[in-house]
Amino acid sequence: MTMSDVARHAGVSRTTVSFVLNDKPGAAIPEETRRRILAAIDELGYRPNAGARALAANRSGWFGLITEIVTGPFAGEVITGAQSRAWGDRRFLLIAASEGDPAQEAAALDQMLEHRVEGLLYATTWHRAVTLPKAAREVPTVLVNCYDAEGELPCILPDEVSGGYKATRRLLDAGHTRIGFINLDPAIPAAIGRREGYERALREAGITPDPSLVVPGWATADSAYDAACELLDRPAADRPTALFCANDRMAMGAYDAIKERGLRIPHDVAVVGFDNQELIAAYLRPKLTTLALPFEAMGTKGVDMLAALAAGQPLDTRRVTIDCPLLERSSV
Amino acid sequence: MTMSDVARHAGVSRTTVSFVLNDKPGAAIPEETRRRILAAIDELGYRPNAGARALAANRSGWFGLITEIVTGPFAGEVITGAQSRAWGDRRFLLIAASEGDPAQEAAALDQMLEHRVEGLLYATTWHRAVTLPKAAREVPTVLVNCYDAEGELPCILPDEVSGGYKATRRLLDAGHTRIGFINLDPAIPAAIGRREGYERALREAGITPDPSLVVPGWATADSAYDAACELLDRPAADRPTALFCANDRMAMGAYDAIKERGLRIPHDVAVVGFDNQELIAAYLRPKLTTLALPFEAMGTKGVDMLAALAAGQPLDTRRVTIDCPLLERSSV
DNA sequence: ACACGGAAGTAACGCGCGTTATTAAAGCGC
DNA sequence: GCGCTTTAATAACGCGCGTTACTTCCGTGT
Repeated sequence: MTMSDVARHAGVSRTTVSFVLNDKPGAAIPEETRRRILAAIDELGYRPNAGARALAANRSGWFGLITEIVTGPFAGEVITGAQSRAWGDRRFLLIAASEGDPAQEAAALDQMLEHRVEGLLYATTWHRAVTLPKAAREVPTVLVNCYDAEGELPCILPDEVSGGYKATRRLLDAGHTRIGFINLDPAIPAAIGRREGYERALREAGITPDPSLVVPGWATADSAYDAACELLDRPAADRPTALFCANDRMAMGAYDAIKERGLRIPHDVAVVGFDNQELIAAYLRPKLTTLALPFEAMGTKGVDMLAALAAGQPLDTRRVTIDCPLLERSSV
Repeated sequence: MTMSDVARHAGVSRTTVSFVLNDKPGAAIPEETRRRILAAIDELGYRPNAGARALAANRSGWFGLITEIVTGPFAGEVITGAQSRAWGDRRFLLIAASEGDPAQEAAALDQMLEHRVEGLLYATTWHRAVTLPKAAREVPTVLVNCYDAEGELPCILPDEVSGGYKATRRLLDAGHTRIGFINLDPAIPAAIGRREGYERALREAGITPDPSLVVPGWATADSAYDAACELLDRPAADRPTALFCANDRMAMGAYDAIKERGLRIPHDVAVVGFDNQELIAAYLRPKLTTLALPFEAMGTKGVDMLAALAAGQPLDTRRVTIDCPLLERSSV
């Protein structure tokens, strides 16, 4: 089934069919002819060949998306966001997982370039600096949830500071004044940003941040359990009445520590998480109030920027931050 | 950068370059010529144009993969499995999410057909029957984690029965004889299969299954919490010493019920889950022993079958079941 | 000397389509 | 009747490549 078949069946030339299919401006096609052609397409069940079209028009319609891991809960959201925005534009995503292996990453990039992607989205699981293989320079590239050390590439990042601020603010609004913060590895951007937001919220409320209420938790439930124990076992007058956990897994550990002590959530101790890992946050008991990382929005925005870049338009901002919405559940 | 450029630069014809690139059997290319051509490719940084190649060879190299939701923890695994198998074959996956919306599904399918996919993988989030849009008949199709009511299409399913069997068997081996089973909606294939395995294991151990030990849990942590309470509050002599939960979220609820009663896991009550939702199973305290749904393997197998189908080979089996491995952690 | 076979290489066609001339017919004013 | 514009439609080229059929050159056997 090719365009020629349609043309023959409709009694016109292939060119005319092409004009109709592409709504070519300036081509005067009488309604009657157009109708005949569309009817032929319908009868024959003709489908344009996307590959041939791309070759002739010199526009592949592909964007590449490289992620570290597709298995995790986040990559899926980026894909969802990017897809929904891309398909609407009749653009398509060539997705690859590097599994953190530079060789696979390079191979994926090669394949993408052979497919003549018009742009590249590079997404990481957690917010950090990356360095791309230099083949990535051959095509417009946007970083998602990461940034390049040289600061040359446009990137899209979650607004960690406002996230930390909102979490803390929520607890302050609920009347808490001694708020423990179980943080991540203090060296990573998420930990730095969230802490900054945490402290800003406290200061705004007239409270001087107490460094002893901030303990690192190394991202696991176990370590957060230990950290929570440390905070909860302080003398009663000094014990925090709320815990802000820098991710949901750690909130899970904190829950255990709280429950073990016969304390109730949120009655005795309120908890706010971060990341909104659905499987955890929505099924913990009580359900966890947490901040969502805006992966889907980041994916969408990424395609937006890529589309602009691919069209040769300049970017208004090279470093975009996206807000982390607070999801109210039952732990505050 | 086209093949003609390479040819000119190497002082040969484009045909010769093509022969070298494709290792054309029967083409006698002296080592010296081949070397010159490869050198030219390298110097010019030439990359073959996958689209043009597909057009000329009449082989798109694409497989389509339609899932309901990419966000969930499972779709990612299917993608990973399928990708790893496909890329090795220089085949590529055009991925689309239907979001459960028939319109989106149809649109995705259309796009895939326009891209001339050589095969279609259709994967669902949970094991059940589906009916495909009929456009899917235009191309070899394999169902993953689902089956069509008419039984016409080849499908790949998790072995629910052996999963239920292995879970129960593990508890029996640990010395338990009264094993409660918190099941899913009794009408779905997973519930039916897992229960069958559960009962078979009991009978094999000389134990007559007690229907009152089997309670439905409706897939949520809350409902499983209630179900677990019901089982644990039975008279001591009659109380189960182990719980088999038909998914990990429900195990999460069961944990709460157990801990609330001052019972210890696995000391007083052992627990086995199902699904291996990493975020839950690996972070519950103690970590949850559970059965993994073999999504990655299913994805891989799917591409295998599709490749065979696309090559015109007949399938050895039209209904493949794949084993669910038991992951030992600390809850038994 | 000639026929012959293989080695080395190429011209030319076609894949399905977008696009740019170019043509043919029709309408219009005088 | 003749020029001129507008409308409707098409022939023909090229996108980058795989592939077939063909040519040229050289060594070998008789």
